[in-house]
Amino acid sequence: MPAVQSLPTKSDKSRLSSSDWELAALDLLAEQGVAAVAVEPLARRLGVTKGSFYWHFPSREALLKSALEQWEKQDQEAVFDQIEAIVDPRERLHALFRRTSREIRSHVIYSHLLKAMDHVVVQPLIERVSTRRINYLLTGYRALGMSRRDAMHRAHLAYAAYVGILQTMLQLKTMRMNHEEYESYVEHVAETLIPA
Amino acid sequence: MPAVQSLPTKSDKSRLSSSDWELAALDLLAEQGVAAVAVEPLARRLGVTKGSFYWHFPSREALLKSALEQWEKQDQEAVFDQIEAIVDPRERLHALFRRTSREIRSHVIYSHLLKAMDHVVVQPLIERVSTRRINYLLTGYRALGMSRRDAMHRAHLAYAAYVGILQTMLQLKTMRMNHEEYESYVEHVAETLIPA
DNA sequence: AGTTGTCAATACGCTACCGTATGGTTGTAG
DNA sequence: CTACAACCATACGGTAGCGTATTGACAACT
Repeated sequence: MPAVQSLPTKSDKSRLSSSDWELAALDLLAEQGVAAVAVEPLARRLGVTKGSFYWHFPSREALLKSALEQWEKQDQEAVFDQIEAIVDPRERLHALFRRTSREIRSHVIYSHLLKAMDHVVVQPLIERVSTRRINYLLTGYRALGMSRRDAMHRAHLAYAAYVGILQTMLQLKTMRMNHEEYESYVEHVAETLIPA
Repeated sequence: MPAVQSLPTKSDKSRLSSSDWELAALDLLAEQGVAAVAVEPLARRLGVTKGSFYWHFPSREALLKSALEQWEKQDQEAVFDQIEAIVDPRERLHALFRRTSREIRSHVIYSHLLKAMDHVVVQPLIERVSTRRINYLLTGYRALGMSRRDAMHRAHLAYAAYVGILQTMLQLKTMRMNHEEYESYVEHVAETLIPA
């Protein structure tokens, strides 16, 4: 009978690198959350045994850390680097809202990370990312002429809204929208959170 | 030597009811999240063994379900029933925001539930609660004269902000505020999300 | 005092995971 | 073509939890 090997997600080039493990980890993370990133399931998915894993990484946590650092880099480039060019502050904020609303995979992962904020590896990461994003928003609002205090509050609010939209949108049937509804919703959010 | 029994949270009346288990479950849930609501840890905390548990409940899931139904009831009364009396719609929304910002334990639990939305027992509950709350907001915004479309969007936004504030506020050092900062933040949120 | 119902302890088997130890395979450089 | 390093399999021991089966303790009736 033919080989029963059919599941492996990645191309079966018969030898794996630590990067392969990281990518697979991010896949699993996006699909099922932090807790699902476990050594043995991952090995099964890659068509090997954990004997392989522990050659590349000293522990599960080490993998998680590496994988998340990967994600952090990619995510950085994905949104922020692309709108730095825009000079008009209102336009830049608006572009930020819009672009953010389109990123899919990266935000699915972020959503899962938010749900695992108590985890030792996840917590400092989220702390870093949040700080960056809030500061980015803060700068934007200050550039619009808001007071330090108001800009800070608004940045926190916008960030909270972002987090909340992620959590609800991705999982609540109640909030499922079709494409055009969603577009107009994003517009509404932008108009509400960016002062006239 | 004296007895080593020192940990039990609840009063040691030497026999437990299923209600005791539910309360203890909610305590643990509030402290450490859904995953931590496990039979054996719970038994340890109550100073008994799981032999007791399986007399009261057929399974862990059954306990979770009962406990959450408890919570749902209490939560219902805690906020919504208290502001139904207010007639002016703007005042009512404002009161909703303010009251919500003061509830502690119930929201800590809700926050943990949001993080476990994929769980079979949690999901339908969150679905119910979310629907109720969004509809409540929707009604409020409609009463303020907003169009159906705008009111819907604003309700979703307000709810998302609520969810996001929970998640971030409770866990991010970045967002820790002292009391007066927090108060003024809540005011900012209300002013931003309740139209003039 | 004996019976019954309620609650609890003990002991067990099962699953899923982490991490280690050890030896086997394979690619590739000399 | 051989030697070494890189990679992987197998087998093992350990932890933590779920759920079951059986027996024990005790209180309330009768």
